[in-house]
Formats: sequence, structure tokens, C-alpha cells
Amino acid sequence: MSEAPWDRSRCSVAGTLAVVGEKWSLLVLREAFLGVRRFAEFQRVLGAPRAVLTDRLTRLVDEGILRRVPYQAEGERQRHEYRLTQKGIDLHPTLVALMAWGDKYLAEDGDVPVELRHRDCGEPVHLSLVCDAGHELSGARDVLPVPRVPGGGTDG
Amino acid sequence: MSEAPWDRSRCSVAGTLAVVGEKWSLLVLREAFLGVRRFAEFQRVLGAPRAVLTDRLTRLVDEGILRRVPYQAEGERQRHEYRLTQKGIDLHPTLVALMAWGDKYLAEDGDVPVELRHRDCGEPVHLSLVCDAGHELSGARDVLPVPRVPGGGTDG
DNA sequence: CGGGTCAGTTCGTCAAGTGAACTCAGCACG
DNA sequence: CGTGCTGAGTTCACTTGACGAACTGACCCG
Repeated sequence: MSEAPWDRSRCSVAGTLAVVGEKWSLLVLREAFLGVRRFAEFQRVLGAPRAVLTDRLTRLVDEGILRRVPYQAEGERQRHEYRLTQKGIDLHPTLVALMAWGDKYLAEDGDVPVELRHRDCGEPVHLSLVCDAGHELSGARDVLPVPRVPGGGTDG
Repeated sequence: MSEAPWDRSRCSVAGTLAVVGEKWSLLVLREAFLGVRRFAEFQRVLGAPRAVLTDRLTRLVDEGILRRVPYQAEGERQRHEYRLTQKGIDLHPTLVALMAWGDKYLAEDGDVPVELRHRDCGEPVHLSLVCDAGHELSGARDVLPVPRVPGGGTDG
């Protein structure tokens, strides 16, 4: 059942990448967050080969990240569309993080393709690292990774 | 120069994935954040083929995400090690986001391999989406994506 | 029944990942 | 000074996956 070479036991990053780390998977999700739901629409905006798209869509449905639901447009035949589940929606921070990095380093000339804003107040949003005590961390330097042995106690 | 099939013009997610979306790239970075610096160490903890590892390391150095610096251990010959640049450190939120999702959905039995804590106070840290007005967003629903045409004005 | 669209499969080709063996440099040992 | 060891990297044969175009099948329209 090892469908990926990544070592799941060592970190959740590997596990997550084993699920959505294949080519196109995260792009599919990106479009899903932008409202794309139908096969042909994914195909058009992504330009991915149909076979790959079928595979990724099926995979994401199998993983519970997308849901296939019947869909009936007016005057058209019934089709089905792909919609995000909660599990899929929870990948939003990942996409936001990827986008933020791309915005910073790949579009420094201000040519940001998509901007994220708070729906209520219209202000731009960004990711922030906070601890349970309410402190806002300034960066990776403030983070202490604590490895935990599976089955072992919480090492202080 | 199109080293990837992703459409860079549409979103920064695609651009970022074109840089670090290849197999093993993000895993290499994950280990880099955990303190791994030498080739053999990457090779051991990841189990990646050496050829691929060489390629990813070179690629990440070329992209300015890692830096190759000389390294001299006591009683050993001089070697070089790979260290994160600021550009690489800025990928930290991406890895945190991936890890958080994996922790939630792949290790629900509490078997979280690595926990991140605030270095100052020891409390667990998590990503949070905040807007420039200081509001903390509850999720992807509160986010409004605003597409911007390259070269066009800020469409309100 | 024929044409058109959406969704998906099949297939030949080509790029990429994989794992083992090989090379090369420098230190340790004798 | 030669031999062996280890870290870093390359080469190569094999397998997997991506690619793009053509094909199938369902369904609506006329």
C-alpha cells in the first residue's frame, strides 16, 4: 500500500505530499477554490492532459478531498461536478502559503495574478504563525520543532 | 525556459510548484528546516535516489533557496553543506501548512511525528489567516479571491 | 437519425524517477 | 607511498508517469 516513496512515519509533510503532491493535484485544488467545478473547466484552465486530470480527480475523490455531486444546468443534461469537502477546504492554508511565496519571489514587479482579501472588510489577508498563548511569531526562527517518537511519551 | 507545464501566468501557486513542486524538493526543504545540511544526511533520512537528490539540491541552489557553503568538521576533510537562504526560509509556512493538514487527517490518532512550538513560551504554534485590519479569518469562506489582469488596474 | 458537447479511455511517445554500480577526492592506517 | 574507507556525485538500465491526440459513449438538440 506504499503508493509513494515518502516516509510517512517521519513527518506529516511527507504524508500530505503523498496525497496531494502529485503533479496537477494542487493546481486542481487551486482552481477548485476559485470556483471551478466541472471537468471541462478544469481541463481548459489547467491545460492538463485529460487522462491525468481524470486520474487526479478520481484520486482526490477517493481521498475525500473532493466530492462528486450530480449537477443539472437549465436546459442541459445532468452532469456531475467536483466540489471541495471540508478535508479539501482544510488544504486552503497550503495553497495560500504557496501563493504567498510565489507572489513574493516570482512576481516582485507587483504582477500578482490573484489577491486574497477579507470578504468582510476588503483588506488583503496573509498567513500568520501564532502560538496558543497568543504570540505572533516573526518567522521560522521562533519555531522549535519537537520530534515525537511514535508510541513514546511527550518528551519535554 | 518553460521547465514546467504549469501556467505561471494564472497563479503564483503554479509558479511556486514549478520551483519546488517536483518530487522530493519539499521533503528536502522539510529536512533542511529540521537541521539537515549534508548530502549523506539528506540521503539517509529521505531515502531518495542519489541522482535525484543531487538534481534537487542543485536546483534549489540555482533557485536561491539553498546555499552551498564550505564545511570543515574536526579531523575530517572539508566538505560543503546546504543551508537555507531567506528565500528558502520563506517557504516555512508552506511546510507548516502541509504538516498541519497531515497532522489532522493522516495522524488523527494523535501520532503526530513532529510538533512545532514557540521557542519562547513552548506553546504549540499554528497558522492563522489574518487581514491587514487585524481580523482573524475563520477559514477559506472568509477569503475573497480577486483576480487581477497583468498590466491592468486594480479592479475593485 | 445525425451533429455537437461533455466526460472519460486508450495508446504511442517521451520525460522523469528508481536503484545499483561506478568514479573521484581526501583522510586514516600501516 | 599504497590500500581502504567514507562522502559526494555520475552513469546506466529499468520502470513509472506525463503528454497529446484520437477514440468511445452518453445525452441534448433539431
